[in-house]
Amino acid sequence: MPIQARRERERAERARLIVTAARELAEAEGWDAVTTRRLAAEIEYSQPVLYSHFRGKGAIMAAVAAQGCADLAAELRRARTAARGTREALAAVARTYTSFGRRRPALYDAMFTHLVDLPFAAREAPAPLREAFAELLLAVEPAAAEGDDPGLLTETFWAGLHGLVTLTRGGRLPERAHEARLALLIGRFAGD
Amino acid sequence: MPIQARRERERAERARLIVTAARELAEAEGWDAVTTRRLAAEIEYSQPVLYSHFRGKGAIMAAVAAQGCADLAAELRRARTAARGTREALAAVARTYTSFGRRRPALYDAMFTHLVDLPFAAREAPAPLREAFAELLLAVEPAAAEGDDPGLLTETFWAGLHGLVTLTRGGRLPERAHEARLALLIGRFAGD
DNA sequence: CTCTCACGCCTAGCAACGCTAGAAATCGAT
DNA sequence: ATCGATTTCTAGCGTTGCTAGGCGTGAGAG
Repeated sequence: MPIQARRERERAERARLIVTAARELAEAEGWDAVTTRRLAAEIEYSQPVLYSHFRGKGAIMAAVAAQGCADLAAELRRARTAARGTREALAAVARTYTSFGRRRPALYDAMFTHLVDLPFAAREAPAPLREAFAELLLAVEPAAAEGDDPGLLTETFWAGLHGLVTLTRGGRLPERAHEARLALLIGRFAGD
Repeated sequence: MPIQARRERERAERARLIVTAARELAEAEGWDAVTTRRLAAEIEYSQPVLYSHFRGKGAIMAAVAAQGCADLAAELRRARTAARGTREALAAVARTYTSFGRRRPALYDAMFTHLVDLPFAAREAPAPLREAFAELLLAVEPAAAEGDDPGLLTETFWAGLHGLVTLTRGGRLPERAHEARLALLIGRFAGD
């Protein structure tokens, strides 16, 4: 039955279409503009079609978030492997991370602030997310002191980056001195 | 005209009633449960009354956030003044901050994640917010190195705390090792 | 080639949301 | 007691996420 295979292929294609439409719409006009009606119009289908692919709007955002994690992981990897020394790699990764968060705010929000539908801290976290974290770890680990747990240290460093991104973009911290704050954070984690 | 004075007093009282009702409802059931209808029922008035006091739901959340900042500032002050040395004060303030964020998540969200109606980074930031930041600054400043800008250092430390709070509560970081991560962060900012 | 049946899609609608207009009621002043 | 203004409520608008039920299309059997 090759015909059913074609159907499934078309379905998968349409699911991808939904996710990319949601991402593009969110990045262009913010998540508030991503309504089920608007999204349905964008993909040129009716609303209920969305629900035959995803449980609801939250699930669509989760899919977008997963894709975003893959993007972030790729960017981090590129930055890390292009850097020379330990401290340079840490700085490059940190700069790339905050740049990502400020360059693509809607995507970042879906990944790290809005959503809860994705199992993050658990073992069964989605692969792209684990990859992104692994990239951070690879950059932080060489800079760790003797007694420090690299995993915990990475999580703490991540928290610092995340805090800088969200507080700055939410208007809690002035954009101006972002670079200075970032340098300060890197300095505190570079292990002298 | 003492009668007009009484009216204004009653109005102010009702405004306070609205804010505390919103805060309590949010802390009990989350901000999703805080609808204008529900809130109106809670204060035993009709919906439009809310709009005679506040521009909209966002303004109510802003008022709750301002009150939350005052609460946080008070807690931080207590923790800081009760501590002995420089490092102890920093640790006490940090512990109090994350405790606040995890103990009162709805309030914390209104203050630092959801809202944008409040001018934060600007000069005309609300007084309670400036007080809370000032408390952080008083704890961080003594631990600063020679060349570091205390203000920027405090903002960076704040970002670390904020990241720990939000990532942990959003399920991105496991609750388990929170204390260890916090200790790690404090250690990186205690200036040895 | 035709009939049948099942699957997939769309139209229509539900409850709830934030917010607002205009009627109704209340209360002080004359 | 009546007027006038202020306050409050009823009712409703447009939009949201989501769902039920009918309709059309197209694959498979004879």
